[in-house]
Amino acid sequence: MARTTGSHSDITGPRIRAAAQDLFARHGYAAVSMRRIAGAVGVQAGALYNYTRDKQSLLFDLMQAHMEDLLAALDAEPRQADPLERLRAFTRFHIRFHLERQDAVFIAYMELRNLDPGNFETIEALRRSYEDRLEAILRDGVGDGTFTVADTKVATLALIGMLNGINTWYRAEGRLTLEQVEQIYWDMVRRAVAG
Amino acid sequence: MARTTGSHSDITGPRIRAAAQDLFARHGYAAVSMRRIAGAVGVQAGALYNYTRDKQSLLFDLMQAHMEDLLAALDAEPRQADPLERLRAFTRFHIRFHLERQDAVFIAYMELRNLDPGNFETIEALRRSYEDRLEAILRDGVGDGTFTVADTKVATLALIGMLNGINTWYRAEGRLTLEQVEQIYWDMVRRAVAG
DNA sequence: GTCTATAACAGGATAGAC
DNA sequence: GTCTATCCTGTTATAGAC
Repeated sequence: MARTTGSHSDITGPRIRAAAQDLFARHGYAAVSMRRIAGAVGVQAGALYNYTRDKQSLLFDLMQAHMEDLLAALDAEPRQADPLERLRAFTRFHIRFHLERQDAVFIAYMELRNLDPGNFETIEALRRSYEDRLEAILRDGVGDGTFTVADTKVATLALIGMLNGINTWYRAEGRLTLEQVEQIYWDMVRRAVAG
Repeated sequence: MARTTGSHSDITGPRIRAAAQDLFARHGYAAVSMRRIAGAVGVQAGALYNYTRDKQSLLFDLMQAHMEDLLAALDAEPRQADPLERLRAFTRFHIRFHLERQDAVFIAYMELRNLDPGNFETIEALRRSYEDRLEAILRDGVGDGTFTVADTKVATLALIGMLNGINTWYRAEGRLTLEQVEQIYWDMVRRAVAG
């Protein structure tokens, strides 16, 4: 739909971010031009610069917002004491959150190398912060004998790698329901670190 | 070192592929120009077209060669009968092969979306073929009671995801030796599918 | 806030000389 | 087989009109 001149500051900004997220996820940051993003929104390329300083900021803002959403949502989960229950809750949370935001997750991983160095450091710090949440669960569980793992840092990365893989193959219309996937992965996570 | 006019067909081809692999892995296919690849090799951009039809073929040939190497190397491994030993051998093979080829592995995963549709199908078929090798091990082990997994296809993808994650963090000069990493991951793989 | 127009430059690929 | 030169297209970002 063609757009004519007018004022839409309150909706154009979000639409630009949504279009950029969709296009970056599908084709990659470097392969998507500002003109193409503008076209998807229905404005001319020059108008984008009312909302973002440049293309790099557009990418960084998407990634930062995603990582901050992730940490905020995790911290908003109910607290529990038992390490096994905390691990179960983390597993379930991770799967759901990531499957609900496939585009943002994909970008946050694939486009790290297209971030300017300072921006890269910011995103990496947020990622480490998320990993630390899981490692704390494992460490507590090792302390009370719930878990047996040789190295909590490596186990953390192994579990996150396993869970992240779901995003590469799961489709809502596929053979398995979300609940079935959660159950299968929880079984494997639990056994992988079992005491 | 500057190059002058001359004939070097037997070494320039491999050098182009090596430079492209390095640059694609570091910056991404879309972000690397033919001029930059040529610069890394020490020739002018036009000379590249004596060795590759176009940029897309350069990417595809790298990915296809990597996947075919992977399958050939796996099939060259000693055969064993016991499912647990076969899974152990697969785990060890996967870790070693992938850590020895970090650039090729990274490209084979990250640049799938930059392949033309026909090329994409070819690479995907090779990838599925590799996954099928692991699934066959799990299925045999479920059959004789060695393993207990609810869904061999999902378990295959979960294990490969877990193992692939190593490439994102392992560094030869880091805290752990390759042998230690292999041991830790084998422990987790074994327990995750234990009967 | 969006438009049109444009500056300034980089991209893939090819032609023809050597 | 490699070079230089070039075609043609596309890129980010900005300027000024409305």
